[in-house]
Amino acid sequence: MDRYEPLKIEQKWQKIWEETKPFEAKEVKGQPKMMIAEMFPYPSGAGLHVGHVRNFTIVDVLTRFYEQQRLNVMRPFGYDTFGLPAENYAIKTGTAPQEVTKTNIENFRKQAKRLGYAIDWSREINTSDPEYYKWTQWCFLQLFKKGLAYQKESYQWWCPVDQTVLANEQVENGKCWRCGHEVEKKKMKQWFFKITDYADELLEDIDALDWPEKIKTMQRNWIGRSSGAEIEFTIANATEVAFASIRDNGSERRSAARDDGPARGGEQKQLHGSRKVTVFTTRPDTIMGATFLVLAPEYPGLDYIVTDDARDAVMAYKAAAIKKSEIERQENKEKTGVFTGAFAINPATKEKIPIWVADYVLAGYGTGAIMGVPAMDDRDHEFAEKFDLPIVETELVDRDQYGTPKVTYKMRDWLISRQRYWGCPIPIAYDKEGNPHAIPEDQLPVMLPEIKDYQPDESGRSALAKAEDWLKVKIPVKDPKTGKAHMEEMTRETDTLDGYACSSWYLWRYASPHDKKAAWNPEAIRYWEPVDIYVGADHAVAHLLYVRFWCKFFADLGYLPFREPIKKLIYHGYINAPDGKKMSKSKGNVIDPLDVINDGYGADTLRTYEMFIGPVELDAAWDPRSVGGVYRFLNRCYSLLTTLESNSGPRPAGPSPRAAGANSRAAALRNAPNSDSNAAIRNKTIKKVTTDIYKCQFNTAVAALMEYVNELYKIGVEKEDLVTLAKLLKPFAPHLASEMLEKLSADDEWPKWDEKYLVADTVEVVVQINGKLRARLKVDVDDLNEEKVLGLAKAEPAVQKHLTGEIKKTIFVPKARILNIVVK
RNA sequence: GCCCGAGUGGCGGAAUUGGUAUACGCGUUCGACUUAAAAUCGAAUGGAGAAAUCCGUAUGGGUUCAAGUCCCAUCUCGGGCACCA
Repeated sequence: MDRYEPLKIEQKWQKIWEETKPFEAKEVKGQPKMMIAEMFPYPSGAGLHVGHVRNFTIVDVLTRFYEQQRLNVMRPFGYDTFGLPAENYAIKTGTAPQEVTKTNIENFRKQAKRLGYAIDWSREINTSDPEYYKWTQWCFLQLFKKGLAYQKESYQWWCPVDQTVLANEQVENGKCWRCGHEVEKKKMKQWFFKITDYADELLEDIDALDWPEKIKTMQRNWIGRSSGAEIEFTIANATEVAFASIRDNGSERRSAARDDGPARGGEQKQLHGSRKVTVFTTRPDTIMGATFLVLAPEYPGLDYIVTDDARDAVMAYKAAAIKKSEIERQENKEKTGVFTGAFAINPATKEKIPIWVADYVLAGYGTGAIMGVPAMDDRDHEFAEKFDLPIVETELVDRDQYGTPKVTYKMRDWLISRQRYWGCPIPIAYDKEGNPHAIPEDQLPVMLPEIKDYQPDESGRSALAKAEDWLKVKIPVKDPKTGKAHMEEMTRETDTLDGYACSSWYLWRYASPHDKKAAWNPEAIRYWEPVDIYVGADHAVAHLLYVRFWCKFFADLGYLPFREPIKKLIYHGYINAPDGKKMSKSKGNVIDPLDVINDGYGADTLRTYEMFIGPVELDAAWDPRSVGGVYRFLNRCYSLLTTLESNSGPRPAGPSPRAAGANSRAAALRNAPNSDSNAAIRNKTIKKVTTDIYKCQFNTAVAALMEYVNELYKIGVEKEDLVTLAKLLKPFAPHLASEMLEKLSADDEWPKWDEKYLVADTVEVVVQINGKLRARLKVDVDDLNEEKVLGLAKAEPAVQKHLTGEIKKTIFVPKARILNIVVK
């Protein structure tokens, strides 16, 4: 009899869930499981935003949907806490990131609970918790032991503002993904994960994934496999001086430069110090048309190839190219370049062709050198035109005649060291010679020391470099001669791991989040994983590629019994401000989800609205008035409950009593419930909502529920209707639905529909003449055949009117309930 | 530049995959209740027309008994990649 008061109902049920912990998942042998997770959030100081709510609610709808079908569902939660915002805040205010993180997590947890999510809070994880990052370090060591974590000196993206290197995946349009500043190139020794070892498998396995095509395409493009050939060109007239320089200091310079080139599976060719230049091409058959070679400015052997006459010009060009920002390179695509003075022999034509240096050739791809075939390739053509190089028509030759087949990838190895404090310390120490040694597993975790000054030092190292006591560590080392171990003092690595490393294995930690003996428990993994449904709105290549890589790696080590970590991926759109623009603090157009709840709408309205806002995969603009529409809908659901309650007693006679909700009751009771029509709409709704949720079409599922309620207002409501409505509503509005089910003394098991109720006695058949709608006929199901329907149609005046000519033919489609009469 | 995806009322969006275009929601209008307002309930709502009817899914063509859906061309807007040889 009371009003719908969402805040009261929600508080009641949240308290019940807090106390009874109904969402804690336990392994039950034999019961089918379902693991559903969102991409865990970075808990910012601003708290939950409407995007989080969309993300978490999709997960929650699915969680409850499968739980109501009595699957064993696990819906864990965690926080991705390492990263720059907390550290920058620490630099500015001196507050320890540990403190800020703790506060932010508490706030996030509190807010998530106000949304009524069916989270298993016993599985909460946090990547900056030493109990967690201990195992991140363990993962690193496994990669290190297998040679898949290695150091290499090369030119890297460097953000001068954040003072750290960045992975390729973290550079967006030549700018830092975090602060938006233009990135620079800096030659540095850095740690990498050799993701390229898995390039082929990562590519091939994409096909079988139940992921959005968009993401699959992006990953394929990112990996960027192309097959071609490597062809060796002999240098024709390298000067005596150049060869002398190789003899003089060749060995030293070679070893320094070895780390410089593009690394491919550790078997990188020595590209210089010989009289050869190796190029990569996808069109080895066009070699007859190769009239010049072009080297990247950073080409490792460039020093040895360039002639003395050309040296100054080439070195100046190289210096300028390296200094050029990525933005400049992108903006100015006009070809530039210089002649090295050197020539090579085209192995097919035996012609002497010039070797040039130009920045349109990229050092990191292929061999960093190409053959210029201006007759076939647009870029080479433009270059040849500009520098007046010969353009000759090519006749094609056999692909393998002059080269060896070779497959190349755009994807580079994953740069994982960061010159920052607030990250997972890399468990490595260096001996006096500077060789890296693994920190023994029994010394893990390598704890982040507490420090006072978070500012990175000027040398480009993290603030950890200033923690002098922490830097020193004793590591057992085996003497190669005696075989005996002794403790040796070493210096710790001061770089920390890219945050993506921490999130590359967290999905497995969920299976046994408190395990002290292992990163994940094999039994728990076997039961719960891989993740059945993963929901997110970001990280199409980076994170989603890295988890796949680690999965394959740990599967190879025997730690995981599957090679793909995520079966189904739901990639949803963003929620924008009412003006259609991105929400941002500076624009002042941010909608705070907690405000929506506290304004009186409640969490159920917020959740249901965000599911109703549009198709999951699309961006949507927030519409405050539509929120009101959803609230009205939930209100109507609640009113039906009070209708039924008053209906079970003596039916009020005479004029409606003057009480809140009196009008709605009167309306719903206007017609006596009719079992047949109620069963029909009820079963139709069950079918529609069930199939829509399976297809992740939440917006139309909510629409179907609204239709159902509208219909119940017209035809009257039965108890069975309300029970069904509450069950179907529960994934979206769990508090209200729980309240309804409690009042109805019903459980929440997902209802099944019976097809027999979906078949009506009479159906409407549409009559078209030449494809134009002319009449609607009520036809008995038994008469649903062409002859009968045509007879009925001909009797219809509206049809007769248009049956002017001779009937050429008729088409009757019983399934679509259409009769089309074709008239001459 | 290349590769995808999408263009449907005043707005967000539906449409069993070739079969009744505009479900559901918002907005708007009218009515009921009310001293009044809000809330609630009911009705109407693509355009033109008094009506019959005609026109309507970005534009132009095509296939088909039948096209929002398929094909060709054009335009517009999103997204991804961007000198990857």
